[in-house]
Amino acid sequence: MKITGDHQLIKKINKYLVLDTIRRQFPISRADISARTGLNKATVSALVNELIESSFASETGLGESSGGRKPVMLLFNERAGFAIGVDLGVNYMLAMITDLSGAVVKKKRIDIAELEAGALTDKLKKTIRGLMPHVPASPYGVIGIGIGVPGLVDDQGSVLSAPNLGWTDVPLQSILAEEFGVDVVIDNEANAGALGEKEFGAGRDVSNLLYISVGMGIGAGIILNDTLYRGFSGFSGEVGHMALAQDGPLCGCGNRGCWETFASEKALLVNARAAYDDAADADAAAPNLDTLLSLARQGDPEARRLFADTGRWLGTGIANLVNVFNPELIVIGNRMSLASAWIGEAVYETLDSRSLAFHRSRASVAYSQLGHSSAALGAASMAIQRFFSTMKATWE
Amino acid sequence: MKITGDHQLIKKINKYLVLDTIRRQFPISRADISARTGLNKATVSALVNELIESSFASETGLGESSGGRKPVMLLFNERAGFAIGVDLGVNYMLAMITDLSGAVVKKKRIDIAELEAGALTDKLKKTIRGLMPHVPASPYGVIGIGIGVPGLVDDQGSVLSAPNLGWTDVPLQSILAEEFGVDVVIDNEANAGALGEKEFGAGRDVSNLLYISVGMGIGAGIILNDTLYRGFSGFSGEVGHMALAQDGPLCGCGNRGCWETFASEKALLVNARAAYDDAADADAAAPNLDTLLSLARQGDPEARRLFADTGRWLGTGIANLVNVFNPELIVIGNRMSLASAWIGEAVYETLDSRSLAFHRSRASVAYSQLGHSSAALGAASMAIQRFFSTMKATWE
DNA sequence: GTTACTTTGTTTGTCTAGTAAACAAAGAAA
DNA sequence: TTTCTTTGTTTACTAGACAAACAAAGTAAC
Repeated sequence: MKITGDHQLIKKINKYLVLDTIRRQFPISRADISARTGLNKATVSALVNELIESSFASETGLGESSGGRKPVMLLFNERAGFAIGVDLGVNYMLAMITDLSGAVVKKKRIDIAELEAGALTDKLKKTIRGLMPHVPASPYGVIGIGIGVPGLVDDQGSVLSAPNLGWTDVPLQSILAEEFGVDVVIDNEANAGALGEKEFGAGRDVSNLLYISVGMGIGAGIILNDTLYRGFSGFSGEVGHMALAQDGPLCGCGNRGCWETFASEKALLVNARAAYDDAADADAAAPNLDTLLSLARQGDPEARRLFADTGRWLGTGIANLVNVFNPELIVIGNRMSLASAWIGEAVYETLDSRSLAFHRSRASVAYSQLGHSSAALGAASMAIQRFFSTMKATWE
Repeated sequence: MKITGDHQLIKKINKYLVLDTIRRQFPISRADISARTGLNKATVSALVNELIESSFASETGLGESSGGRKPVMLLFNERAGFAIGVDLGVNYMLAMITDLSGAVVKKKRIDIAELEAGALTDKLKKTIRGLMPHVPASPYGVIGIGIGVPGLVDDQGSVLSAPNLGWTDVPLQSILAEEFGVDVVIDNEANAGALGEKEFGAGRDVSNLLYISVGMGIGAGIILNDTLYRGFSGFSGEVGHMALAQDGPLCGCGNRGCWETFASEKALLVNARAAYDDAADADAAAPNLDTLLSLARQGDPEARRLFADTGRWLGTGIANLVNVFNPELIVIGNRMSLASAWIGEAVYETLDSRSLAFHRSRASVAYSQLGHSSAALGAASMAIQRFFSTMKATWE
């Protein structure tokens, strides 16, 4: 059945509008909400009172008068409930408790060795269970759990395929929902990161942005018209397998010339190994991203060159995406954003020379503002979004 | 000011819902509309009567009884107004009058030699003026004009850049709006084509589709969640300048390896010239698409090979787009769709081997169902959409 | 200090547009 | 015939937004 308009719909729209206004603009008075939204003062008063009753908002003291009666200032009650967000990486797991505004209450980072689905989901459960006692008392308690996973996730929250974890068909959503009895949202790690940056990071006030997650692989979270674009079956954003050359290195996907064989952390490490082998370096262990970063920081020309190469390839792929999407902002996230100082110029120059003039002049590039936390924050924010939208649906 | 819910909003939503239901499902009875939309019978009756009064719907005879009183069947009045759609090609101009359902009333195709902006806009005006007398009498008359242009169009309807026409900064929207005094919509030709196929062609009932316009250049119209995605500044879909090789042929945009240097009509003709020169063929004139098509039809192996090559390159680029967008459908349109018989297999095989398994199994490829008319029909449909949405806005 | 003007938030009454239920008209089936 | 269905209209009711009036609480001018 299609959506029809009835009185409840009006009220839902307006109540949500008022809540959203408080959430983004607090402290704010009833009169101000009325002015900003265009709703009648009486309507705003009634709705605000309902929101206070359901503990989403609260009154604080009086504000400054602007020549008349002092306004009663309203606050958004960020601590009416708490979300749990988890970024499931390939060699780590970052789990956090946030309040409804995305402020982190408690954070836990764990290294991962065993990737097998059963063992890892057990560890995930244990980690989440370990956080539970730290959730502060609140009217709504834990309102949901969001998980970002490095792989393809269907709309049922099943992980269909996560090559870097070796997972196939893991029904993570139902596993966790059963365990914890709250709403659970599972999504791709790049989608989570995109949402995190959009809500709390570099992408605030931007409606069309691409979040490029450059880790061992490359994925993208695509936000168009303020909403995550998930594709027909939920698998959009596999930009790492965009072919940039017809006869490049062999990729795990079976093809040659995929972007991630040139510009990912994995590609960087492969090139680094070759470079430092050639140089007959004394380095005993194979270099990893951290050692390369510190080498670059010390001015090592080989490391600098490796990063510049990576930057150029990143720029090349980003130029393609800019031409296709004409986004307002590109955010480079995940581990490679740590190297922004060494790849930045190369990215910018390549993008500048390879994208169309009209597009180039309007798209800007930024690096993750949330560092390691984008995906976990984004996952939490998915849970929060879900909570508010079911909340809105139950209002009458 | 944000959108607030008031009573008018409800009514607009519901009235439009009823109109849309009639438009897509007619002939239909009031009772059936009520059942399908979930609206109360009384509500439907009232809204239907208003629609009849404003001549968008009309009653026809009685329908078949299903065991009770016979229903009064309602029709959508497609001929309440007419739209004009124009596809401005590089060497032709196709203009048509359609009714509100997109049925073509009158069609006119003109060859173009002079591309200079002033001369061509004059010719465009003249063509449209020539169609006017053929618009049937109707309550709303000409409800709008839509134009598809091979270039970048901003949201004011100015053609910022159309390399193949040699245009820069032509304020086409205001020129035509002033001339004809009706709503004028200007958009990219690929966007128009995408909309045409979605409304009337291969893409009906599909929510996420890419229309790849393969002519002298390559562009894409991107429809996501049933709406045209235009990008941050309206320049999305420049897929022709996606780099597929780092050292390919030089492209007009200044780069190397752009998709359109491999898979466009222009690329095909360049390759053909080389091939037939090599073969010391007796062909006096340089081959064009039509001659190549008839050669292929006659079984000429060289022509067949040229088309297969084009098909492979098309498949390569489409695979990239499939990985990025995870669309439900790809429609190949514009001139190259004429060659579907000779490129089809190569496209399919390449796409199959180069896109990710999960995506491949869910995306299908089709060729323009509307032939030459997709862009003109799409342009008309833009005007119709605009008409209904302003209509909706003025309802109270 | 008094008076006049502002601003805030509530109260009251009105209006719009939806729904439910009853009903008349018209037909099908027993 | 009688009974049951189905359609579309009429009637009464209701939710919820809005406008306007008002009380409360301030500021500013004289």
